Amino acid sequence: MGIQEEMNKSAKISKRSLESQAADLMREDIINGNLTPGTRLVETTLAKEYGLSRGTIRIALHQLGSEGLVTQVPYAGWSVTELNDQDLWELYTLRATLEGMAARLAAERICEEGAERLREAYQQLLALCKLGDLKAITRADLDLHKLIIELSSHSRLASQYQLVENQFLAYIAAANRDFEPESVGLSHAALVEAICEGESDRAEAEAIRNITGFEELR
Amino acid sequence: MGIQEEMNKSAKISKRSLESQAADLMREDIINGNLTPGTRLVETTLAKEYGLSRGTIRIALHQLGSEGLVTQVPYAGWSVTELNDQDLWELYTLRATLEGMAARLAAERICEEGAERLREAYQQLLALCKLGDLKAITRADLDLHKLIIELSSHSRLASQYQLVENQFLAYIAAANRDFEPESVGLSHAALVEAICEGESDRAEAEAIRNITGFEELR
DNA sequence: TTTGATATGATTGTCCTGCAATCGACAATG
DNA sequence: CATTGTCGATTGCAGGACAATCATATCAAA
Repeated sequence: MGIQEEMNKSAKISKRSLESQAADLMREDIINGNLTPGTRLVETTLAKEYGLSRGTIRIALHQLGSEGLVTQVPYAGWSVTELNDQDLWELYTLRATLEGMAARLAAERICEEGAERLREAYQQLLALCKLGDLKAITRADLDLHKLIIELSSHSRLASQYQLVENQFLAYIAAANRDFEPESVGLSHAALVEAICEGESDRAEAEAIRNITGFEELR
Repeated sequence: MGIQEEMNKSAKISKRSLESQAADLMREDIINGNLTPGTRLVETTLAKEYGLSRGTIRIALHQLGSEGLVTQVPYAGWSVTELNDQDLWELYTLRATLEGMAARLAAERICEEGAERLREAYQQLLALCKLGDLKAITRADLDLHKLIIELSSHSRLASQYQLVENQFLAYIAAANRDFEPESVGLSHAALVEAICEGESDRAEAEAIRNITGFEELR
């Protein structure tokens, strides 16, 4: 029918509920730009599409709503959230602050293994920058940032960051407004070094500079 | 039966859905300590209590789940979230960062009216501190902090801060672990002044100091 | 005693049907 | 033209039904 076919041969038994799986699928569609901001989402239509009941879809939509990806107007319907300039500014600033905090924490509790992983991720990014594949660069950049978040060992910070990033990605995908095209690799050098050497103040400052540096809104 | 009695004679016609109203009621119960961490929440029982259908309650529970106030284990049930030391540390650090960001933004865009409101809230807090009513002091303290958030004009920051605060309040109420009992008033003086004078760096630093200052975890 | 298998009850997961409430658009009316 | 009423679409919400899963108790076997 719709979802439940993959029994996940790989040991990891899929215990996810259909509700959250449906939310996952829709989230992907929004982030990838298959569903662009403003698109209306009708519960009954989605239910038929995914082969699920309306109640299940409803829960999934509420979930996405709490993540800021879809918007609900009472009795009228759901739609993919549209962002205005204020929203963009909020996402930028919030992301900068969160990433700064993550960099500080990561620097405070950096260990040898963490530093190794961080340097490796950075080298990977640097290598891809030379090749010029924009999609790959973007992914490697995101990986590097997410690794910093992981190294901060702060689950709430991680999930909050993920939320901001998702809203951001949905906007990027829809606006076809590609990431920073140039010199993303070099600008991260100082950040990685600061974290690896445990200099928390510098790490925080560098993280913030890296994000707010390339676009001035408002 | 359960909720919908108040027709809100004061012009403001209640447009909230029963789903979110139910979430509001439960949230209040958790924050006030009527529902302590670990308490099990059964959908059918709640439905009967509030006079609502199970589906409605389900949506409300998922909402509270996304706010971190209740926890769900699949097929087993819901319960009021219990926080461990790591969680407490996460909440403290996240709150400090968010409040620092808010103080910075507030200082950057402070206006005469905002400064007036801020000074007034601070004077109110100071006055209550002399009287010694702990509950009133706590409320005034929360009001002051929330005013700073409001002055930052950052809706996402505001809602994120609210989430952290709610989890925090739920813990406080349950643990009966009262807020900072002493000198809360004086410690905020520098913060208020920095914001009113537009000194964003100092405002951010003071805000962080005020939060992390009174308890060292981990 | 310990382990493992089985039965059982509680609770959620998911589906269904049905209807009321509300919104948006458009026609009718003055 | 402005107002009002109607109508279709969609969500809001209720209630019932059953499967899936978990937690626990129970019993059998080693």
